[in-house]
Amino acid sequence: MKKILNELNEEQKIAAKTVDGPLLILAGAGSGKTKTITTRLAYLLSAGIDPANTLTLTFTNKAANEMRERALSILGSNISYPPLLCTFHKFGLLFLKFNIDKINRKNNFVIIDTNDKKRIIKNLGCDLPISLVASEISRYKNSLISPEIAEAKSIQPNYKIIASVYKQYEEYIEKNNLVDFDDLLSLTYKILDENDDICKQTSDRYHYIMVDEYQDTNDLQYKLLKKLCSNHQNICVVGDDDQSIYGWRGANIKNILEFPEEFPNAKIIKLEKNYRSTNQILKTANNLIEHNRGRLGKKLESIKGDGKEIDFIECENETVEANIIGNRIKKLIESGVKPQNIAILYRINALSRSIEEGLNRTQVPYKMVGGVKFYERAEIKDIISYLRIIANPNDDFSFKRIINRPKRGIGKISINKIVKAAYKQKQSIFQFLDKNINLATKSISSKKSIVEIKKFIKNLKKLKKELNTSTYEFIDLLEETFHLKEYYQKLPDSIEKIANIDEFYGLFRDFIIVHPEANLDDFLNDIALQSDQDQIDKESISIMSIHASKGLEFDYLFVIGLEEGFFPINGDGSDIEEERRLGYVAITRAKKELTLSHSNSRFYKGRRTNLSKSRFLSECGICKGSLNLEKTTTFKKGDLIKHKIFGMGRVLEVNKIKREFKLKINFGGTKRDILASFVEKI
DNA sequence: ATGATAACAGTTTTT
DNA sequence: CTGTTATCAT
Repeated sequence: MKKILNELNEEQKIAAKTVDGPLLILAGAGSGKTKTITTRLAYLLSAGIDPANTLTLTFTNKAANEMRERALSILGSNISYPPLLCTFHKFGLLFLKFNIDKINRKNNFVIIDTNDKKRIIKNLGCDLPISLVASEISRYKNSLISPEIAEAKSIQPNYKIIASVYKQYEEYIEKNNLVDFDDLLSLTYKILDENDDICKQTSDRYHYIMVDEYQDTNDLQYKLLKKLCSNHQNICVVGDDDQSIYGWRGANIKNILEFPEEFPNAKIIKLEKNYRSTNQILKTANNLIEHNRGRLGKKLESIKGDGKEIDFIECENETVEANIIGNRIKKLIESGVKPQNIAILYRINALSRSIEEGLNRTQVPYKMVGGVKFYERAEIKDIISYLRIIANPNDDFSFKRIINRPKRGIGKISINKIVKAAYKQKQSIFQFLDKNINLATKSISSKKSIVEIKKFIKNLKKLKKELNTSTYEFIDLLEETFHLKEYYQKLPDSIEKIANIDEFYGLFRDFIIVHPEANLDDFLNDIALQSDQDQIDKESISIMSIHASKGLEFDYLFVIGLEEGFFPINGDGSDIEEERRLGYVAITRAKKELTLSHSNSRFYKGRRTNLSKSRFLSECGICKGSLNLEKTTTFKKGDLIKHKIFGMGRVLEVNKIKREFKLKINFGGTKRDILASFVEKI
């Protein structure tokens, strides 16, 4: 048992050995967090705790898989039962599969993703921006606010509308037995809250709970955890308040800041020894984060020595910036540095373009991490919809997606007619088209389309039958029957789409091989919560957003776009302390060398904008006195002004150039750029 | 029903 | 400038 803890330092050891009661492990960046909690899990099990009594929750499948692997490798093969180690959402899914009947719903529900959700909201007919409505509904659900309460609470007319859309949305997804990502948690909470017996039983079952990335939990996840540990208080949370970067998505940094108050007698252990970066890098990170007020306080110290000084590049524009960085990286690679140890980070994805162009010019191979998710691609979702329909023909939601894919001559109007007619008969679309095809033909305009639909229904039934007989060849049969690849062949970007489809077919076959006795439902459930785990390519450097870089590390790191307005972003809905934490996350990804870059101007949203240096540069001690925040101007867009030569005009734009402000002014139709000091307000 | 053009909006996105 | 969506001919 002692052996298990051998590789840990003193603090880590104490953390791993503290088994009972609430425990907060404040794990700074690069402090061996994963090692500590996987060892702790291994220690628990080796101390005789039944693996069935443990629950370890993470945010990503990637983290869950990595931790499982590491914990099991410490233990070797001598465990009786695999410990439950999964994402919050997967836990919700498992719980609902057993318990959703308590709220009178069937457990063959289908999980929808954010795009599905938006499509439903759109079809409900609502003039407000869809993403606003979707995120507000999400907010309500995560605050356990029902549509009725939302309606009652709303004062503004727009919020009345949102509340009513929320109500219709809930009715729709219940009717279609759908479950969105938020429901996986909110319905789980609801059942635990309304059924004391189930709550007690569940809490008893999971007697030792661990939570990774605790700083990213939201209010609902906090409440859920409270329920889960209500019978024992054996909750160990691991996180770093300085790395809380998902506040805009509902994560509540208070959960970690106030853990000691919320869980009385909590033990707190700080892991401040950093095994990743040089002291120069950590000093920079510490300098920056010390400007934040809302934090528990922590100072990282390197075991690696001082290292190289931070490099700062100031560029005229983004093209120069990209060329300089491209050339530097090229030299690094030529000197023997492996491309997978180099990365470029940016605050907003829009900055990737100029960098990509620069890397192409300087012939540096790169891979963009993040971007469009594999399972969110239209072609993949179409095939998943086919599989869902075959698994459950009454899944109207999926049916609507593929009824005209490939094109069968069924447009929006026909679909609406069919849906209404089916609804009248109290049947699913599939049942309606199958059993009442004569009635259905009234909804479809052309003869050709009717023939197509008949064929479609026949084929779906054929495949459903086939499902019971053979599984492995099933995917080939799907392709032979519906010719999906043929359809995508004709569409733009066909090569990429076909490659994706082939990859998906491969994943299906792999799943069948790994789980020979699993059925189609198991596969669909498995992939519903899966996002692709971007592999870091050995042959290429990585470029990605700072958010996408969390948890990763690189020997040579470049952070670009250190400009006010770009990083930090300032304006509506931006939080300067969270921006600073993003800076902290970015800097602490670097192991050996860190380069920060600034561009004096950028081409963005179709126009060139002049930019001043990010305040973060001066805050972390890179670039002293770079900030002129005191220096402001009273001119604003729309002001009437007078110029000695050009006369009266109206301000169109205010731009900051070094220490002056340049105004774009409309003088009776002629636009001119003029320094602010040459005009007077009137 | 479908494909072409106009109008519009553009921070980050673990499930 | 780009990618997405609404609208309008065909």
